[in-house]
Amino acid sequence: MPEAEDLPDVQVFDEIRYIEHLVRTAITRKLPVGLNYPQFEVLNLLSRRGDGSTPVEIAHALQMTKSGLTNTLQRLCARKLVELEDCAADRRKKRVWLTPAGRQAYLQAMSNIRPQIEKLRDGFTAREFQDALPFLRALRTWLSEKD
Amino acid sequence: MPEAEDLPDVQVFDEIRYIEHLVRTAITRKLPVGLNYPQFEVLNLLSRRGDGSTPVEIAHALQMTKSGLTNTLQRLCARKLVELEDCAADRRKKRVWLTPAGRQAYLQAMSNIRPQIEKLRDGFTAREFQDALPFLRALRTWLSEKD
DNA sequence: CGCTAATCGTTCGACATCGAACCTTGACCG
DNA sequence: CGGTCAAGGTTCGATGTCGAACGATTAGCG
Repeated sequence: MPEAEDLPDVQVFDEIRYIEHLVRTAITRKLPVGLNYPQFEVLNLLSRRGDGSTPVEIAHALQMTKSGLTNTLQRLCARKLVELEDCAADRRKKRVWLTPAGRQAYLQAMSNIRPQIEKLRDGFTAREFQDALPFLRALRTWLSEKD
Repeated sequence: MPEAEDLPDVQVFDEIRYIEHLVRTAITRKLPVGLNYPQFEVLNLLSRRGDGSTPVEIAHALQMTKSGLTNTLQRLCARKLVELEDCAADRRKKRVWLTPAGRQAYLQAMSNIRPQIEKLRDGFTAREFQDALPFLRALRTWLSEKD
């Protein structure tokens, strides 16, 4: 009888858990002092998707809870890397903006991380990643529907 | 110019992060009261790989730090789900054993989770998981070597 | 209009997680 | 031997993470 470890689906999820952990710790190690992984994730999102998002939007995009994001935003705010603005149109909402220092910190972090990404692209082709995408997307979609 | 989000490698890592999170929360929700996700992970490992392992072995297998595992083992111990035994051969080490209650709790958790796994196996074939494995394994190996 | 429900963000308490420092014990080697 | 170093576990402090409850605001609808 096959051990559970031998089942392909279990192995896939084990690999995914492992990869997620490796990436998180690799990025964490490269971050400039005073910037944490979740803080970097927020800066990353704001830089790329454009700032002015609301906390719930950010939390959803990063799979964080509202309360978790409140915590991270408070720390980013304390370091003057982001600013929160009360939304005039809907006074329940706030909008999050990067400060110049926030953009600077993000660029600094990215320039620390970029060499690793370059090395990764030497080890694997864009095609390999593309070929892996459809299954991963299908799996993610299925799992989030069965939520 | 392509947004960073469009790069296939970035998308793959995003999907992986997302899937890991979905699986963790899905399992967490099915766990019997009083059993946490990390506790379940430890019971799962002990049940499948056999007990008698040492804490460092377990921590390494689950990508936990020694101190994190100490915490989890203390809680499992307090609930009498595992027992720690001082290793006679090497008195620095301890060995972790499942108690009957621990095996019982694990079986209970698994029977809560099994229906989800069955549904997953209706949605995807074993072949699809097998086909995804080589790339994921290569990626995990590459990342852990560049550690 | 006015009631009810939903949304947004915060607070709080419990627990997870990490890294660094520490103690004990064993291994290595001169 | 004996000294030094490595390995196994624990503790501690800081932070992350979650869920539940809350106050404020808005939307929906009779």
